Amino acid sequence: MIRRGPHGGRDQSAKQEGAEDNMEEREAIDLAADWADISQGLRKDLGHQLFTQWIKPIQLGKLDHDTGTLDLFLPTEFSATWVEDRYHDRLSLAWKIASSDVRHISIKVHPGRRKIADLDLRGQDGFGHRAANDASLAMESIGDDGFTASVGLDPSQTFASFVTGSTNILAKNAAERMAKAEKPQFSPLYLKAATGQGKTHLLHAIGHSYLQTHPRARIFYCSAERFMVEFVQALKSNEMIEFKARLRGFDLLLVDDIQFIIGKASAQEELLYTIDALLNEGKRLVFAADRAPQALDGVEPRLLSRLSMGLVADIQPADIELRRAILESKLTKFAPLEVPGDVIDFLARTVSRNVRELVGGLNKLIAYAQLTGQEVSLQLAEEQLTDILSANRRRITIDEIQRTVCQFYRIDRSEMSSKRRARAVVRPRQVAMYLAKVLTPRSYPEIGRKFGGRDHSTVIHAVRLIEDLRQRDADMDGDVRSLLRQLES
DNA sequence: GATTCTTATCCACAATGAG
DNA sequence: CTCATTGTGGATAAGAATC
Repeated sequence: MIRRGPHGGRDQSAKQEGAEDNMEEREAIDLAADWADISQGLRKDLGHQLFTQWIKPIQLGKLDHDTGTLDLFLPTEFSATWVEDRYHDRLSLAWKIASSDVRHISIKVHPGRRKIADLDLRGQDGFGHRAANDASLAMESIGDDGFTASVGLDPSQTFASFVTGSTNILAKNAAERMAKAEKPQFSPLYLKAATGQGKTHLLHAIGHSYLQTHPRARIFYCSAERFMVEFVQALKSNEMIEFKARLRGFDLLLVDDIQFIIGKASAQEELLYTIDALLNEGKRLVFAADRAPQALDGVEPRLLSRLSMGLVADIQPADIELRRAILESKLTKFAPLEVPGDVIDFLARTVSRNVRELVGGLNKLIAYAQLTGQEVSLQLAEEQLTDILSANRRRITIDEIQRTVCQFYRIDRSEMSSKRRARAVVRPRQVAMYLAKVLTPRSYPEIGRKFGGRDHSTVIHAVRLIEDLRQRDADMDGDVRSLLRQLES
C-alpha cells in the first residue's frame, strides 16, 4: 500500500545529493505510481462518470519538499474550482496515506493553459475554499501574534456574507454573540448541521469577527481531522508537552467536524483536558459537527457532557426562501450578469440538499454560459445540471406516495392493497401506481408488490391508463399535477 | 334483480438487457 | 448463460350500467 522510494529523508539529502536529476526522475515515477493507486481507488468510489470528468484530467505537479505541498493541475479554472470544492479533502487524505512526504495538496489550473479572466469565480463567492478547512496554517502560525491571514480563516466567510433565513438565524445569532460579547454567556457553542449548510462558514465568521474586536487574540481553527494529524505527529516526535501548552494558549478555539474524532481515545482525552483548561479561564470554544453530541457514539461520556454543556445550536437545512436568498446574494457578485428569475427559482427549488451544491450549480451555469456565449436560461440549466439535479431529487418512497394519494382522495390507506375494484378506490390506486412509476426508480414488479402483491402487468396497465386519462381528462390531469406538486416539495 | 358491458386483474410467455 | 425487467395478448371475474 504505502509506496516508499529509496530516498526517505529527502529534505536533507536532496540538496546535497550529487545526482539530483536522477532523484527528481525517481520521485516523479514514485508520485505517478502513487497517483495511479489513488486514482484507482477514486474510480471505484466515485463511479465512472464523475471520475472521467474530474479526476482523470488531473495532472501531477511537483512536490515541494520544504512545505510538503503537492501541486495538482486541472485544465480549466472551473474544473479546478470544482475539484477543489468537492474532492480536496478526499485527495488530501488519500495522498497523506499513500506518501508521507505529501503533507498538503494544492489544486491549481494548469499553468500551460490560459486562465480565462471572466471565469475567475473564486475568491468572491466562497466557492472553492475548502482548502481553508484544512487550516494547515493554523499550527504554523502559533508563534506569531495571531495575524489574521495566517490563521487559516477564509476571508470571504464572514457574518456579512452569511445569508440568514428562518432555518439558520438561531445559529447565526448564537455565533455572533460568541464572537462579540465581552464575556461568553455560554461555552462551548456547539453547531450542528448537515454537510453544506454553513457551519464551517459560521466558524470562520466567528474567527473574523472576534479578531476585529480583539486584534491580538490568538485563534485556533482546524478540523478535528487536522487536530488528529497534529496530535499524532506531536505524539510521535515527543512534543506532547509543547503541543498541550500551545493548545491552551488560545483565546478562541474553533474545531470543525468533530465527528471525525470518534474512536480515537487518546486524542479525545487530550481534547477533553484542553476544553476543561480553556473553559476554566473563560475562553471561548466553538465546535461544529454533522450530528448532535449525543449521537457521537464512540466518544466518551465526559467529553460528550463538555460538548453539550454550553449551547447546542442546530442549523436546519436551508428552506426554499433561504436558498433563493443565497442565490440572489451570490448573484450581486456578478453584477452586470443577467440571470433570469425562473432560473434562480428553478435552482432554489430543485437543489435542496447542500448550499455548496446550490452555489456550485449557479457557478457552473454562469461559467458554461460564458464559455459558449449562450444566455443563461432555464433550458440551459436543465441541460447542464443533470448530475446535480439527479443527486438532489429527493428520494420519494412508494409509501409516501400511497399516503399522499389516500389523503388526497380521502380513502383508507388499506385500499392501496385491498382486492376491491370499486371505481372510487381503483382510480386512486392506479394514480398511486402511476406516480410510483414516474417518481421512483422502482420496477413494475416491485410496485405491484407494494400494492397488495399485484401482478406487474396490472401496474403497466394502470400507468398507461392514467397517462391516457391525463391527456383526455382535465380533472384527472389537475389531480395528478397537484399530487406531483405535493410530493415534490 | 337480472342483464350486458367495461375493465382490473392475473397468467403465460416473448423480448430485452444487465451482470 | 442466468436472472430480472418490460411488454403483449388472452382469460376471467368484479364492478358499472342498463333494463
